[in-house]
Order: sequence, then structure tokens, then C-alpha cells
Amino acid sequence: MRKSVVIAEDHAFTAAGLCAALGEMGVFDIVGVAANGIEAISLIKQTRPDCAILDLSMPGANGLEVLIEARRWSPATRVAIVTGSPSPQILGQLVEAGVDGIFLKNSAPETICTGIRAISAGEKVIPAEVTGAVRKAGTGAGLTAREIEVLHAIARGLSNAQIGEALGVSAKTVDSHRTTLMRKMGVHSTASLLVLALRDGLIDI
Amino acid sequence: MRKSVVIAEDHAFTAAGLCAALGEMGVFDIVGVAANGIEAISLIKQTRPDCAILDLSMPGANGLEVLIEARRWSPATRVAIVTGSPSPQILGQLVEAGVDGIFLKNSAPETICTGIRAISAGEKVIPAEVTGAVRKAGTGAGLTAREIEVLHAIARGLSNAQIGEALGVSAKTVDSHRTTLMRKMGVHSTASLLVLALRDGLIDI
DNA sequence: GCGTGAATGGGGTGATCACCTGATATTACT
DNA sequence: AGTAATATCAGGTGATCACCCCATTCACGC
Repeated sequence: MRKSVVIAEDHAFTAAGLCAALGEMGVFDIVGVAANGIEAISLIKQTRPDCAILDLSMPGANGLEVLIEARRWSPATRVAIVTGSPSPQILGQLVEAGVDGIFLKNSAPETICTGIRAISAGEKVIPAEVTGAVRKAGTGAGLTAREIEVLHAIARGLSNAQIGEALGVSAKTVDSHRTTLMRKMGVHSTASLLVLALRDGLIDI
Repeated sequence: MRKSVVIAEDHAFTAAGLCAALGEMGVFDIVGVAANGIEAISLIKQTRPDCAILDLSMPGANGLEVLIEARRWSPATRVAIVTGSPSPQILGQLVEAGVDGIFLKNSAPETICTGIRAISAGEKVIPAEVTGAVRKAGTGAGLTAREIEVLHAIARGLSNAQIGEALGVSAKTVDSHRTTLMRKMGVHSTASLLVLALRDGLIDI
């Protein structure tokens, strides 16, 4: 039985290489390729694939944000994150959000291909060095997943209206999350919020 | 007449996608693919290709180092750098070192393919946003001492009025500096301003 | 069942920001 | 002497933010 899979990757050549490699295995149907996070979210909502392979760094919404959204709209979809070299904090947030697999871009193609197959079969594939890094990072300072999404969007310089559009909610809801973030972090300006979040490794650049 | 080309890229999928795309054009002979900077240098020394396509971030030696070495051992080789999202400082060094082309990984495949062909024909292909970033970085970020003071105050979470009090000027003056900062950095929100300033090392936490 | 918190949003208000068009004084270079 | 850049500030406008109130829904734990 072939598994449906969507790919989100903003580097066209990487997406092409990934498609070709997965296609050659003969066990996957690639039902869609997204070039940014927003596309990825709507693609997953529409197609409800068996498996999603997400680049961590993408314009629009990053892999973590797409992961969280995917869990909301298509809980059965197994999610793999592909990354260059992320920070331990980000890895921690990924694991906390329940990612099914983490792969490094510079690892061997076979490693990734067999890993994707294992994930779509229900396994979790998370490298040892990643789980080690996660333990140190601890919990996200009491912030909810949604709040962290908003935090990331703020760091990209988006307005409440733009964030609302990206997350599919109203600007008023974003405003609420923003107020909650301010209260939880004990600050009263966007600037302080960002500096504190960066210092605590909740976001990075 | 077909051009010989070597590729250096540590992400196997991207290398595969790039090879496939260039091969399809029918004007390039891919004479070698390196997975890291050291391999890339020795490959260029041996093959003296018409063109080299280098990833900027690689283990062993990065694209800039490979570029400089390539110029020593094979001056006729045209060198293109492919990158995700580098710092303006690095871009400045690349241009200074005489790179022939700079491409962003998330741009359209055709853009890169036609760009490579143009480079191998003797042209220089450097995107406008890159030259813009270089200009800003080259002039010491182009910020005045007073503007940097204001930048630091913003990063401390102060309002215009508080900054004015701290610097002994009116809030309106701070507002002017702030507007100038926004224009010089090419952003339209405090959040983007801070993230960019942190990334460029203008401020830290 | 009931409280708690998360997520959603509407209404409203005052502060602040982003940006504009000006002006003036000083410094510095040609 | 001319002019370019910097630094200072005013007035004004529309957008946005920060924060207050409130209501609803849904999930989770006790």
C-alpha cells in the first residue's frame, strides 16, 4: 500500500531531489509540494496525507509552526522535519510538539529515505544527539504552542493582521495572545518581548 | 561547446536536484560533485573546470574559502555561490573576492540555471537585493553613532519618550532617528529592526 | 459535574508608532 | 563660500499596539 506524502521545501532543487529519491523507492505517492509554510499548511489541510516532510526554515511559516498546524487539522499525518543545523531550543520545541522524525540535510540520502519509511510505518526517528539536547532545553517557560507561533510571527516583523491571516484567525485573537505573552514574560513592549525571547532561546535568527 | 562544471554541496538532495536540472539543459558536463569544502578545492585543482557552483555553508571549508582557493589554482574558473540567507558581511566578502554570481536557494530553478549559463559565458550575476545589502554593510552599516545609541535603547525596550529622556533630547528627535533607522535598514517595524540589527551584530543581548 | 486553562474573538480606549513635511544649527569637506 | 551630512525639533495623520472589559467553546483533571 503506497503512502501519500506532501513535501514543504523552499529550495526548489532540494525539493526536486527529495521528490526524485522518494519516487524511486516506489512506496510513496507525492501528492503535493509546497514552497513555503503557508502553502504547506493549506496543502496538509486539504490532502490529509499519511506523511509530511517539512523543511525547518521556510518563508511564511517555519517547520515548527507547520507541524503544530498540521496536528490541529490532520492529526493522523506523520510529520518529519528536515533541517540544516538548528538550535537545541528549536529541537526541544519540535519534540515537545510531537514531531515524528528529525533529519539533518547533510546526512546520507539513504538515511533519510529509510527514515521516512520508518516514520510512515509508525516509528519515531529522532537522533540521539537531538534527544540529548532536548533534555537540557526544558519546557518553553510556560508558553503555549499557539503563543510561541505568535512569537515567531512577531519576530518576522508581521503585524497582528498579517499574523492572523497566516494562522487563519482574527487579528483580535492574535492581539489576545500578544497580551498574554507580554503578561507571562513580564514586559510591556514588542522590543522587550523579542529581546527576552531571544535571550531565553525561545526564538532565534 | 559544452562547459565543464563542478558542484560542491553537502546536502545530497540539493546536489542531486542541481545535477539533474543542469544536465537537462544539455550545455554542461558535470565533471565532479564534492560534499564538502576540502573535496571541492582538490576537485577544482584537478579538473580546472569552466565553472564551479559552490554552496556557501559546507563542512571543511565554506564557499568563500573555496572561492579564494579556486582563484589561486584555477583563475579561469567562473565561480557561482549558492546560499540560503547569508549575512551582508559575508556577501560583501564574496563580492570583494570577485565572485561571479550569487544565487539564493529559494529562487526559481530557471533563475539559477539561466544564471549559471550567463556566468559561464562571462557575465556577472549578482541580485539587486544582494548589492543593496553589501552597500549597507560596506559603509559600516551606514548608521551614525546617534542612531546606534537609539537602536540600543530600543533593544532595551524603552519608548521614544524614555529614550529621549535618557539621551537628553526630545521624543520627536528620537522618532526622527527611528524613522531614519527604519529607512536605512529597509524595514517597517520595530520587530524587524531588532532582528536585523541582531543578525548583523549591530547590537547583542 | 465543575473548575481551570487554552483558544477564539468582539468592543473600546488611550498611548505609541511610522512616516510625512517642514525648519534650524553645527560640523566638515571642497 | 558652498554644500553635504548630521542632529535637533515641531506639527500632523493614520495605523498599530497595549490593555481593559467580556463571552464562547473545548479539552483536561479532580
